[in-house]
Amino acid sequence: MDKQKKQWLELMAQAVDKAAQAKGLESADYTSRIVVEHPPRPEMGDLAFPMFPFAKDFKTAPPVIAQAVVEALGAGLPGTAKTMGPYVNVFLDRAALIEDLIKDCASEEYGKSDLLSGQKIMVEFSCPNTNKPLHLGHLRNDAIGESISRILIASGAEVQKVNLINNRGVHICKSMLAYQRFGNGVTPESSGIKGDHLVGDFYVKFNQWSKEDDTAEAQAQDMLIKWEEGDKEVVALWELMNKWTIDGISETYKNTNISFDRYYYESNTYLSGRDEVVKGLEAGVFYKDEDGSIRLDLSEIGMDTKVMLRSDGTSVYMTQDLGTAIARHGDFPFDRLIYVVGAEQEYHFQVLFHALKKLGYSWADMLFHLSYGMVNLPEGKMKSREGTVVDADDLLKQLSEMAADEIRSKDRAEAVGDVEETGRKIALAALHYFLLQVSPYKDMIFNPKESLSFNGNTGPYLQYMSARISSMLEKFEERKGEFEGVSPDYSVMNSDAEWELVKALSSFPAAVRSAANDLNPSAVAAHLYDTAKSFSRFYHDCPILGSDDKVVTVTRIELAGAALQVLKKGFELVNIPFLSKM
RNA sequence: GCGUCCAUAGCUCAGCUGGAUAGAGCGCCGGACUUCGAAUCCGUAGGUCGCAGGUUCGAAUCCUGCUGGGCGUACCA
Repeated sequence: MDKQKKQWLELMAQAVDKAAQAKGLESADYTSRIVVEHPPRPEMGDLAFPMFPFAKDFKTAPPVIAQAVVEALGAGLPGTAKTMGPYVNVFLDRAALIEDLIKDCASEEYGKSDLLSGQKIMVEFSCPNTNKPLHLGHLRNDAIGESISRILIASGAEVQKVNLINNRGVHICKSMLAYQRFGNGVTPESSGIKGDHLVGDFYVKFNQWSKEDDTAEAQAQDMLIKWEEGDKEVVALWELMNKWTIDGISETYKNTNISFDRYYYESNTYLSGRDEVVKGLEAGVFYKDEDGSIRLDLSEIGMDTKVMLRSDGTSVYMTQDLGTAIARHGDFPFDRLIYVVGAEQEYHFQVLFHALKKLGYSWADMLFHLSYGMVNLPEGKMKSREGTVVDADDLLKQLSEMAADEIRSKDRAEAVGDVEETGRKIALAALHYFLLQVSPYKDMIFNPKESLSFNGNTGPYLQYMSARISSMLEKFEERKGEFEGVSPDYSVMNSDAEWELVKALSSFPAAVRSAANDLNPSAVAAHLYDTAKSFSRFYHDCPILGSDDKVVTVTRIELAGAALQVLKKGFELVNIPFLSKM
C-alpha cells in the first residue's frame, strides 16, 4: 500500500500544481501541504485528499478545486480518482496491490525498518528489590521494557536490555534480620518455597515484628552499617538471601519470556557513584551543606536542592544512579538510554539528568525517562499493608490454570498435546496483551476477573485466530495435490472483507514505526487486534478451502497465509507466544 | 501551596503530525454451529469527547482559564 500511496501523493501534487497554474496562480508550495487520509467508509475509496487547505489560495470552494484536480490528473492512472465533495478520493488498483502485499508479508523483513539504524539504544527495565517477589507493577514494567526493546530492534536499532538489581539498603536488611531471628535455617530447598517468596515472607515478618518491638528499625539500621563495613556474617547472609531472591525472580523472567543482556547491581555501583559525587564536589558542581550533606543546587531548573550524599557519608538512591549511568555509558556508548520507570520517579530523573549534565557528561542529553502509570485495582490502589498487592507468580499460575481448564472443557486436550504448557502460553498472551493495550504513560485499572476472560479484545483471541489459520493451512497442505498447477488470481478478491484484511495487513509496518517513534507498544497491540478481527470477518464471509473455485481457494489461502505471517511478527513484538493449536 | 500528568459510552480502553457520521471490548437485548476450529461471527441500544473561552475553512486532538482526580515536592527507593 505504501508504494501506491507514495505514487498517488506524487500524482496529486502535480495535479494540484497544474490546477493552480491553470488558475493563473503563482506557484506556491502546494505539494508540502497535501495530506493523505483514509476515508471513513470503504465504499468511499481507499485514499482521501482533502482540498480545504487550498481554498484560500484558490479563492474557490474545495469541491470545485477537487473537480479541477481530478481533471488535471488526466488518464492512465494506477487506479481511479473521484471527487467526493471537498475531497479527491482514490480507488487503488487492488489486484496489483494485493499481489505486492502477499509477497511482502512472506518476507522476513516485513514490519522491519531502518528508522533507527546505526543507533545504539540501552533500555533499562524491571529493576527489582531483592527483598520480595515481583508484583503486578513489575509485570507492566517488564512487558513495556521487553516490548519496546523488540520494537526498537525491529526498527533497526542496536539494543541492549539492562536490569539494575536493588540489592542494598535498609529494606534488604529487614528481611535478613527477620530471617536471623525467625528463620531457623529454613531454605527454599527445605521449605519448597520459591526463593523470592521465602525472602518476601521474612520481609513481611519483619514488619509484623517491628510493630511489637520498637528497636527493630534501629537494629535494621545497625545491620546496614555492618553490611557497609563488610561484616563477614552479615555479608554472607546477604549473599545467600540475595541469591535466593534473584534465582526466584529469574524464574519469573523465564516464565514471562523476559530477558536482559546485562545486569547491574546497586551494591557495585553505589561505590563508584560516591566517587563521582566527591569528584563533583571538588569540581564545584556540588557543594557541602551546613548539615554536612553534599548537595546539588537545582535553582537553574527551578527546583530546590537535592542531597547527593548523606552527612554520614552513606549513599542515597541518586548516588548509585549516577554511578550506574556512568558505568553504562562506558560499557555501551549509547545514543539513547531509556529508563522504563514509574511516573512517581519523574522528579528523580529530572535531577539525575541535570546532575550528569553539570558533571560534564555530554551524553546526559541522551537520557530519557519512559514514565509509565500505575496499575490499580478496581477497589483502588494496591497496598502491601492491606495485602492487596497482586503477586506476579500467583497471577500467572491462576491464569495458566484457567486456560488449561478451558482447553479441557472444550475437549481440546488431545489436539493440544501439552495442556499445561499451552495454558501457560495462553496466560502470557492474556497478561501481556492486557498490559500493553494501554498507553504506557496512563494509569490503568487491572481487573483480575476480566483479565481471566479469554473472550473479546484479548491476547487469547489473537492466538485463537492464528491457530485457526494454522490449522487451515495444514489442511490445505494435505490436499495440495488437488491444486496442482492452479495459480492465484488476485482480481478474484473483491469483497469488502478481503479488502479490509488487506488494508490491515498493509498497515503493519506503519504501526511498528509509530510504536517505535512514540515508544508505545499499544500501537502494535491495537494493530494486531485489527488484523485478527479483519481476518475473522474474512474467514466468516469468504469460503477458502470450501470454495468450489480452485483459483479462489489458492488465492485466499495466500491471503490467509499472509495474515498469519503478520500476526506472528506482531506477537513477537508484544511478547505473545504463537500457538498453532489451542 | 508549587510542579506534573490525566479526564472520551454504565465499566475498561483506542482515536496517527487538527479533517467527512467519535470507535472497540465487556456488560445488556436479539440472531447465527449437519458446513474451513462458536475461545467465533452478525445486529440493537448506549456519547454535550469534564466545563468555559480562543486559534482555524474545520478541534476529542492545538492554546488559555476553571473544575475534579493521580503522582511528586525526603539525608526513601
